[in-house]
Amino acid sequence: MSREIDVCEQHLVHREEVERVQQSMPAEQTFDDMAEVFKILGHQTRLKILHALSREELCVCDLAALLGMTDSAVSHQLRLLRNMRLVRHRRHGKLVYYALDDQHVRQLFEAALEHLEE
Amino acid sequence: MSREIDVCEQHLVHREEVERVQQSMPAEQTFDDMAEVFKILGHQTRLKILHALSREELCVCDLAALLGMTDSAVSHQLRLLRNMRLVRHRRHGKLVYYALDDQHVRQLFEAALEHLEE
DNA sequence: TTTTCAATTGAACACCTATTCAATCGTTCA
DNA sequence: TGAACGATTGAATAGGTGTTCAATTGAAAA
Repeated sequence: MSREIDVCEQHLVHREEVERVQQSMPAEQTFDDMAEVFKILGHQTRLKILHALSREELCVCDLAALLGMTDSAVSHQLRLLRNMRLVRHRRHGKLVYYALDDQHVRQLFEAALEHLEE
Repeated sequence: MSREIDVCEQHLVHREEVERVQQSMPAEQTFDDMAEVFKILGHQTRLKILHALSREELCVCDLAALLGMTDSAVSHQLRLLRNMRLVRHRRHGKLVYYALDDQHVRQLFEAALEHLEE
């Protein structure tokens, strides 16, 4: 909870600027949460899953076939995406269908692509 | 919703949907590049650096003092951010000043924050 | 019931990554 | 010059992560 960053102990050149920045810094928890989201997006497999699910609702074995991976590997990744509330799932018989659960994912995709096109 | 008519050829239930998705999939390289960007953003230290630099142009020791880290650790992270062209740097005497080099970073920040606020 | 199939889970292993530490580089100033 | 200082780099280590494999669960068919 403590947001106290000890500036005094260390050498620093621009005291005024650093203190100004320090006061504008969001809480530690905010950075943690943001980092978690980006960490989840920072992997090819999960990006492919998210892209696929942005097109079609698919079951686990479909995704596995699409990505050329085992069901297990895909399922492990889907769990991470579920925990982050990026995808939702529903069971229908033996199959479990996954779908995108967040419209912000598309924004994040687009912003990342725009950055790459420079 | 998707129909479950198609017979499993190998290990795939919805052939039609999967093929449709498959044709919409960007190149492998695109996913690699996007994952790299998100990977870079998926760490507290780098997010803090980017936030700080979105406020002020700062030198390495300022950032180190702000974050309570060694110059070396910060410098290592700045190199990653430089490679991704997320920050730029200029030398002025003994000091090296870093600044944000991409307006899309702010978009990515905001999209991530919006996702968290749900 | 038992069998079958899709999906999930846990453990293990290999790979990757962030920080530390020591050495070095580049610039300024005595 | 060379001493001082900010910054960078490389190697090493500790901690984290993704996939595999085997075992298990849940649902439907035999």
